[in-house]
Amino acid sequence: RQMRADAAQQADSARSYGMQLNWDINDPQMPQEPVFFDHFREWPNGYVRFIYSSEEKKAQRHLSGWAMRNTNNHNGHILKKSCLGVVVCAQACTLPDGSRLQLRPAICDKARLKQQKKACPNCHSALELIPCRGHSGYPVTNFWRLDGNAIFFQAKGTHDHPRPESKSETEARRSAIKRQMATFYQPQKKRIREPEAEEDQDSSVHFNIPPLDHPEQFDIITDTSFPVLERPCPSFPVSDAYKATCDLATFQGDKMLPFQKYPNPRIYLPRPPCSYELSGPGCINSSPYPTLYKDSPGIPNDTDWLHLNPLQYNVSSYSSYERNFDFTSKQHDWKPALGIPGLGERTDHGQLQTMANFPYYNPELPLNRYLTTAPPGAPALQTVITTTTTKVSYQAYQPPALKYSDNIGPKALSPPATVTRAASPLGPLPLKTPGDCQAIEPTLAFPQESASSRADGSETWEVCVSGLGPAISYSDRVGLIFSCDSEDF
DNA sequence: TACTGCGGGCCTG
DNA sequence: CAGGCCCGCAGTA
Repeated sequence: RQMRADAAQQADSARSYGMQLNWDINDPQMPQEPVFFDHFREWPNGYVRFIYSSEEKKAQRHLSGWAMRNTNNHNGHILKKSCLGVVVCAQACTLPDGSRLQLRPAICDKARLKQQKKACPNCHSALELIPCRGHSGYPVTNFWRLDGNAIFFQAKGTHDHPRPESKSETEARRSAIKRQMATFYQPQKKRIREPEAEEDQDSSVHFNIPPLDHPEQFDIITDTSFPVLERPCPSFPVSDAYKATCDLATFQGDKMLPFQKYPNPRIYLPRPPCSYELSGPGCINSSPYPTLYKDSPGIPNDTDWLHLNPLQYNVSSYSSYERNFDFTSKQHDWKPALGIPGLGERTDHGQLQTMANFPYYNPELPLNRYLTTAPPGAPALQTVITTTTTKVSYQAYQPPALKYSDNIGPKALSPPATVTRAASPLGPLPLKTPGDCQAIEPTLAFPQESASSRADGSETWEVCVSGLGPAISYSDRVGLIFSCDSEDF
């Protein structure tokens, strides 16, 4: 499957019209009258260039799955945006399905600070913002330039962090929640009386599956849809238990997992099924109203926290050992990096460089973050960004962590039923990251491909969880990563 | 309330 | 001077 995905990516990249032409966002003259346009890429990664039609709505809005914030480049003709990274649980707790919390950093500084003061909806520990340092230690930057009938897009840098929840997913989730809130009571009563009758309706409501009214949507679907296929639970039948949970959770605010949240209906149509992952066998939340919110008044209203509701299980018990495989989800984003090189990209920025840098970036992030032990509510962004310039040798720090591969064992063995469930069905595979299918794939592949992958420069990170002693270590295999992001390249 | 784009301004290399 | 970043403002949803 990976092979296929990889091939698909390459093919996709090859089809990138923008990469076939020689241009730079700063060129005085852009290619005139482009004849072809690229389909919109929600998760561009690497040093890529695309040319979208000026009619492309998403391009017009300069949208991106990554949390990009406007950056002033003092050039009114070129819009520059820099990546904010991703917000994760400081304890790197594992969600019931084995995935990690990967929230979308709020774009607004103020909102982001507020966001970071909140606790992990899953384990209540602090949240942490992993800054993006994919561009020579600085955040990946995206440039947009409208020229004639084309919108030129250029990305610089390879994200060295997991994908955050996409904007579309966030919006879909929020809107779904609102809807649920509005209809919760009524539906509940009916459901009790006629559960079956409500099924379809519920599904549509929860997943907010809209009709594909726009062809272009397929592009995205393709991108993110992979995850569905890769996921352990796609095929898992929606159980009544789930629905019930879902409803309840929804009522609370949101029940989607951070990763599985359901995507924008339009965009991720295929994914909805994944939302069930958590609620699957393992997620049978015995208690829809988890203790998560007990001491968090007001949280229910915050859609950002709703993700975990479905999870409603008590994570605390096994959170400790789970730390071992923390960041596994990160891998999902790596693939893009790999795919980048060789895509016909101009060598100006050096794709090879990207590859070479990988080891450096990945490891570094975690280290700085944890070593600095930034306080939960600390201005992570600023702090981190400031630190980004400081090159830390992660190699030097060797916490008592296990290699990722080693961790797999423990994980599969000890985890609570929920966790086990997630991992067991498909065997070693299981850890999927919601954002994208590729996410977990790597994990699986890891053990198997460790030999080869390592050889190709994969790195092993050793991260020390702040204040926890335990370290998180995982080796990120650049090579593995490709399962799902065809869109990126 | 948050997202988004704009642009002034500061700092650093 | 370029690049990165902060900040406030304004329009929008």
